[in-house]
Amino acid sequence: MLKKLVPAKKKPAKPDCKRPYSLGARQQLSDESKQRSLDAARDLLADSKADTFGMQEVALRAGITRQTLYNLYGSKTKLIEAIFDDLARRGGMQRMAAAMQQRDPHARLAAMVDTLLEFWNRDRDITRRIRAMAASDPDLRAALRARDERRRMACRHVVDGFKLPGLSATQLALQTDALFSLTSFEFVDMLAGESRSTVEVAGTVMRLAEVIVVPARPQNK
Amino acid sequence: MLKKLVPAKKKPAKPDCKRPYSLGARQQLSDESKQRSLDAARDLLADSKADTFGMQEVALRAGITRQTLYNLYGSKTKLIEAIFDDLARRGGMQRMAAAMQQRDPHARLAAMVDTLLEFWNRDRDITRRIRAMAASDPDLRAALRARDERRRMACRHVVDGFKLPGLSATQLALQTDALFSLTSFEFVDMLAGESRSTVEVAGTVMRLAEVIVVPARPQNK
DNA sequence: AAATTAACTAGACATAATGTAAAACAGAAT
DNA sequence: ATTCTGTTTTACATTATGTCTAGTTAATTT
Repeated sequence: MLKKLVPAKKKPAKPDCKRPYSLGARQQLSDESKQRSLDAARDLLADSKADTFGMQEVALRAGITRQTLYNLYGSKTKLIEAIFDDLARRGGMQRMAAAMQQRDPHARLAAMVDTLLEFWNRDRDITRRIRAMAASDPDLRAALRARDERRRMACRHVVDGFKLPGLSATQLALQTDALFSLTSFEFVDMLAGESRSTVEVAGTVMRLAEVIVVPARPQNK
Repeated sequence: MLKKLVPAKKKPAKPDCKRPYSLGARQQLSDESKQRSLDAARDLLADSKADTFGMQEVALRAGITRQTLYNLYGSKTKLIEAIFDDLARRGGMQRMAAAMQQRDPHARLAAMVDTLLEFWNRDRDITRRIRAMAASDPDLRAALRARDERRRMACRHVVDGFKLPGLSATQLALQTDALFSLTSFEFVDMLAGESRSTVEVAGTVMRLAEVIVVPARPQNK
């Protein structure tokens, strides 16, 4: 990782600018290259026998140069961020908004868990590799953390749906964090193991989540 | 990461061996260097403002050369493995054997959870960084996986303690994996968050673990 | 059709990391 | 004193990311 010693100017500020120039069809070509490199990068991440994820290799597969790749996405980190957001878009994460609007707390919880588990299960290997890379990349880690924080807000909203008057703030926070941990990629991925069925995983997560979220009541043993 | 093109010989097999040489005081010095570099590496990992963990830096802090470090531990991966095992030794993981010999299943579960949580809680930052590094280091990943497998055996043993006749093999495996996931560093670390008390964490994990391990009985809603 | 503009290419370069190799050096045992 | 061994010094190889620059190409404007 190399850091810029000086912020410098972002753009050379148009050296001459004599004549206006609105790129029309060229923008399309550029966008195509951008999409193609995104696909190539995803393919490379999904390729189990490709143990390294390098810009050179991505560029090669996309049919462009490494430098063009740097022009399109500013850095490796930003490219990975783009992949992740693309995955979220394809993985149906927009269902999350609808899930949060469920009135019944159990239904809301179930919808959230369902949405998340489907997302985690789809492109599981890629997600795992991306999160692995975040371990040694502070910027990427921050980007993933920001997205995870949205999930934490959702968990908070679910917990609120079950709230009873007597609960303290620290207990609410504990419930939220527990639900957050139970629905994390790491936990779900570990629970799924090599080849466990998604219904078994979902059932287990739901069962644990309800234990967390339903307030402890005095029970007769 | 550089791969050996040829396995070569591990040791030059004593080129001449004319005269026996039992290094007495020098062995001590060497061992001291080894211990000192281990401590230095642990310190470096614990140093929150040191964002990179390089052999150069470790050697510098230990007062030896980078090459000597390579002589002592063969590679960066092996050095990290040594740190991890040292942590386990200091973290009281030997209590695990006693925990497994508890007769009462609930006591056995409680002893395992207690042992693990104390271990995870101690040197939490270092453990997190080591596991993060394992993400981009196949050898280290394999080493940690082997140690985690021992934990899985323990989980299996706990699950067996609760076993009822009617349970299928797949259900046993699911219980084991769920307990394994609940007691993983990743889950516990996430649940602990920034500054949650260990008793809250332990209580939550125990509650979830018992839900998993106690066979589902027909319940009157 | 000619001039202009911006993206793309190709190649070199800087930096930093792991890991290897060989020769010189210094301490310890016989 | 000689020999053995671990340490040091120095150098080299490899592989990443990221930058820079000059040249090329193709679309757009006049």
